[in-house]
Amino acid sequence: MGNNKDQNKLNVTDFAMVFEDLTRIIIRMPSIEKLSFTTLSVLHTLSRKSPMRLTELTANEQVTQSGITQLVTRLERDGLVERRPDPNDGRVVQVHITERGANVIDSRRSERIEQLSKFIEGLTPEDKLAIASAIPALRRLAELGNDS
Amino acid sequence: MGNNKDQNKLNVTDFAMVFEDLTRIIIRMPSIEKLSFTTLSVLHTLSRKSPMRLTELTANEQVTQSGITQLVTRLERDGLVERRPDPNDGRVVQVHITERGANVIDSRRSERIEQLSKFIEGLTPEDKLAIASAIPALRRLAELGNDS
DNA sequence: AAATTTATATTAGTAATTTATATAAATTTA
DNA sequence: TAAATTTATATAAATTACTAATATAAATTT
Repeated sequence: MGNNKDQNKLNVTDFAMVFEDLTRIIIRMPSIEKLSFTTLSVLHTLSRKSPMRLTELTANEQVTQSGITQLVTRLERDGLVERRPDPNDGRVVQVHITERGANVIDSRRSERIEQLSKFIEGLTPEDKLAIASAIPALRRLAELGNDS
Repeated sequence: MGNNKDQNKLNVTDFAMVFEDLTRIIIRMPSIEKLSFTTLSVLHTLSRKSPMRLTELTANEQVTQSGITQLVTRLERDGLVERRPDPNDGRVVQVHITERGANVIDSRRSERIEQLSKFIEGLTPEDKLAIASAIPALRRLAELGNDS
């Protein structure tokens, strides 16, 4: 159990475990902007796709609709997102990420990439190659996860 | 930028981005137990190393010492951890994860693994092999991150 | 057009978290 | 060794984030 000697088979548990560890390392990286987990999650979602309706955000995040409304209000107050009406449907609110909001995500990402780069420097060329070779497969895995 | 055609080089940005996506997919997985992010993070930390002092936990998590004290109090109330004194130092409190606490983490992990397995089924054998081949390297990367 | 559904907002209550301060044990120093 | 300092945790008060319940207003269905 948890042994990966036979590299012809992908042991999901092994993958999940190493993924967990890496996730935690990245989460623990100290960051300049002090924003809550949910706040960052919403911003991140919007950095990938903007605008989005409140309802869409509610479906994606693990908070109630009321929570999202309030969160977006806070984000708007801080100038990280903007609410705009939908010309085709008077009920909906489109949430747009602002340049400032996108910068928050980008700068955090840069920070993580810089940190990661330092760790990766410590790897052998073979290890680097192994990870590089897995990236397209990981990307497809992410796609499969998104479509589910 | 963000192009990974030359697979002999590991593009950290590409890796970070795909990692981000996978993280979010896993985080969004609906889970049975409704526990906050911080709560789960502390439990997870303890599932890897128990006992730990409050101070150690404070250093690892992104909350204040006061926050950890109160969080541990809640976890203890719910029977997920136990406080025990340190015989060698009357000031310290050792936080032990209970069987029940470990079960919370384990069952969530199983859930994630099951979900991941389904996604992975959708990959080609080549992709599976590529990911499997990268696991030892990812593990060493995690070690480098832990030692930093 | 009346009833229903959909999308968002508001209100009130609760839970989680921070800041500041307190306590108590261990260590250092004069 | 007693006093001062540091270290480890706890408590109190205030703030922030969140949920549940309800309201409002636009769109859709009957």
